[in-house]
Amino acid sequence: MPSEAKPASALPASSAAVLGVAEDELVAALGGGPSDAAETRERILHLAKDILLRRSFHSFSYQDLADGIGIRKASIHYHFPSKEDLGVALIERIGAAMQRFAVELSESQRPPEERLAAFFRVMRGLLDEGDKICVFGVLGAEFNALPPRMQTAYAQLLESQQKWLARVLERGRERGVFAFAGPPDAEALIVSSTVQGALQIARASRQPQRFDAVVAAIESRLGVRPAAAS
Amino acid sequence: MPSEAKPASALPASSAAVLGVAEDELVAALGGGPSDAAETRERILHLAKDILLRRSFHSFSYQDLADGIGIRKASIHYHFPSKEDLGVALIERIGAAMQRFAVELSESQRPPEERLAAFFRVMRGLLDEGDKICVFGVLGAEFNALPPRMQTAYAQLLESQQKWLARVLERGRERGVFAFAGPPDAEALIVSSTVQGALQIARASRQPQRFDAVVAAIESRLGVRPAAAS
DNA sequence: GGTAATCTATCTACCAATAGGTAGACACGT
DNA sequence: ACGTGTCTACCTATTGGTAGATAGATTACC
Repeated sequence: MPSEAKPASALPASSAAVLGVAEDELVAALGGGPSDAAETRERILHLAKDILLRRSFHSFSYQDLADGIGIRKASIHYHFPSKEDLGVALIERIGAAMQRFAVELSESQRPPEERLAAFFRVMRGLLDEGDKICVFGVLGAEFNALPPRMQTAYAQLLESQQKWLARVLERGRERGVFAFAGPPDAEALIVSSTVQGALQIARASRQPQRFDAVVAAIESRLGVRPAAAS
Repeated sequence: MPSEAKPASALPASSAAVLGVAEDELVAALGGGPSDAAETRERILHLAKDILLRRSFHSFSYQDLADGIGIRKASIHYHFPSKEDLGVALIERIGAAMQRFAVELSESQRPPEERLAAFFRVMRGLLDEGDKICVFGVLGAEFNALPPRMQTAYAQLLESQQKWLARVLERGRERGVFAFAGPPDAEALIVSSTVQGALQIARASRQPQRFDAVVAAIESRLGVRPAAAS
């Protein structure tokens, strides 16, 4: 029997990783003690997402996760038989976080311009939080090398994000706070493309402010009023 | 937009994998027989770039290259001792191709709007050519997992691309064919971010036309005149 | 209530395949 | 005789993954 005195390195309370949002709360809600047991699955997903957004899917192994959590590799296979399973769960989890994010904004009845701003803020947060970029950027780049079920999960998530964004833009235009010409989904595509690329460039050049500059440009193009907190 | 019958020295648009341009010619020029010897190095780089843009850096191995070329793994190590060496050479090679691309446009005295169009065409070509995306997108996503020398090589290449783009935009504005507000390098950043993200999204969603839509939007925002073939 | 069976989650100890990489022999043209 | 480029043959570490033991709960049954 090895030392069962597990130090149980507590979950890093920092990351609000979005498109990842709100999971700290989840973890926190599961009870105080960081090594509360039963939450291994959560810990795995949490760490895996962290590494994923930092380094990409093919750049981490089960061993990395095991080491990071203080558990044996086989235990991770117990929760996620194959890496593809883990990957799919990861995407789904991020999808759920996006969902929560959207619902939260919706329930608090934020106006479109605030929703968009929140979206940008969350994205920007990834950079600060530890050199991360958004899922779409990470997995989009290695898309062809992804296991099949991850590809479909990715594609689904992508579409739902596009839909959400398009909806926000559309409502904004209706209310007169955004101005753009074509159909909302075309605009959504442009906005998300730009954000995704900007994250990558900002990170690689180690100039996060480049992301801010791009966001500012998007906002000005959309004719977003300087966001006076109404 | 694609296939505009350009007279004279038409700009390479097809397999001129950019940002990768002109290497087919190179290979072809080396003589017919695939195993012409001495050009193994070229063959390796060619294939490696191909796989890189399709699947990412961590998704291919020396064995893959060996198999694809019909050579032994050790022979590849002869030309590129470590994978990092290969990666750096790959980035430099792509940089050289970018350079040639720029010089070509410059020597044939293409106007800015044509240079920009050529840039878009080359990017778009990647998608058709085999589900590729641009280097910046591929490596930008796994940036943190890249060996150190590749990171710096990447950053350098990125800056030089940004400079080129900014220059094109600036000249275009001076000539009155582009219209945008801020400094040219800010605009260049936006354009390249957008293109980079759009490539990824278009590929993952298997809707290459999405890329075209984004390009059209960029062009219209820049006030590019419908690009009447001069 | 007490015992047995079952379930859950972890562990140790493997596995075959593959990763990147090395050593040294051999062929070949100069 | 030498340099170049390729080969065979190997190495070590790591990959994703599996088998089976075990400990601690929970449930089933008498």
